[in-house]
Amino acid sequence: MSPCLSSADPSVTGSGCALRRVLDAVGGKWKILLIVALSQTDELRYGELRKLVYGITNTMLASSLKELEADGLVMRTQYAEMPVRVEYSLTDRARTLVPILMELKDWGEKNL
Amino acid sequence: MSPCLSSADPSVTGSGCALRRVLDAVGGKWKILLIVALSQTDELRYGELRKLVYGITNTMLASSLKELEADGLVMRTQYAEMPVRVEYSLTDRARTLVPILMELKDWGEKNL
DNA sequence: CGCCATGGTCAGATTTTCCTTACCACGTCA
DNA sequence: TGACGTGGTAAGGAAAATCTGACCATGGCG
Repeated sequence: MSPCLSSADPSVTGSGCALRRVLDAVGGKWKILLIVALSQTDELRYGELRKLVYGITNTMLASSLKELEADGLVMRTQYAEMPVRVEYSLTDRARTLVPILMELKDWGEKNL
Repeated sequence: MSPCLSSADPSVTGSGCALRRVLDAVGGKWKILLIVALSQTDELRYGELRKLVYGITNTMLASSLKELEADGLVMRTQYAEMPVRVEYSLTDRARTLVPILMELKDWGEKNL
């Protein structure tokens, strides 16, 4: 919908476009929380994530993880054990986002 | 809904709680874009904002501004002129958020 | 065989968000 | 008088996001 002009465009239409892409990728109720949860260790299992992120449902956990993986922010590794063990971890790209999310969290603690 | 434990709580339930508050305050499709638009000058009129933030509707502009004001992020000033002139500006509190949003934008440009 | 745990999927309902269209109040200018 | 510009509001509905509850495949264990 947005024309997405050059990133040199000073208007919010253009420079906001990168922001709109960010919001598309990590917006919504759960994705940022998932990224922060995953940032606290190397990897987490599906069930651990579900316990850690208070209130998330099965459906949202599965679909959010799938979208984060599609956007190259999360990696899924399945181990051939029984019962199946699946570990989720952040990609390097996502790890560069984490400090910014922490600033956001700090800002929220001080200002909201 | 979230119990919002102490901010020392290492789980996402607790430490994520500040993040959830941030998401409540500036989440959604338009608020971050509005803050960035407002960060580019001292103040902007209603009509200027509508032109600047590509695609926003009257309803969303008015309701987003109202909520941002209620959260202490935006200030509304009405001048006794004819026709009525209303200027919107960021509060100091919101201005401390802007650098973080810029980092988010830069991250999006490099990583999405 | 029947039950357990893990890591999900699916359909349908509900809730939240957002959009569309129309309209309003004010004073001013012609 | 009536049209105009500014800064909105209101009702209704569409669309998107999220939730609910049921269910499934796998193999191991008793």
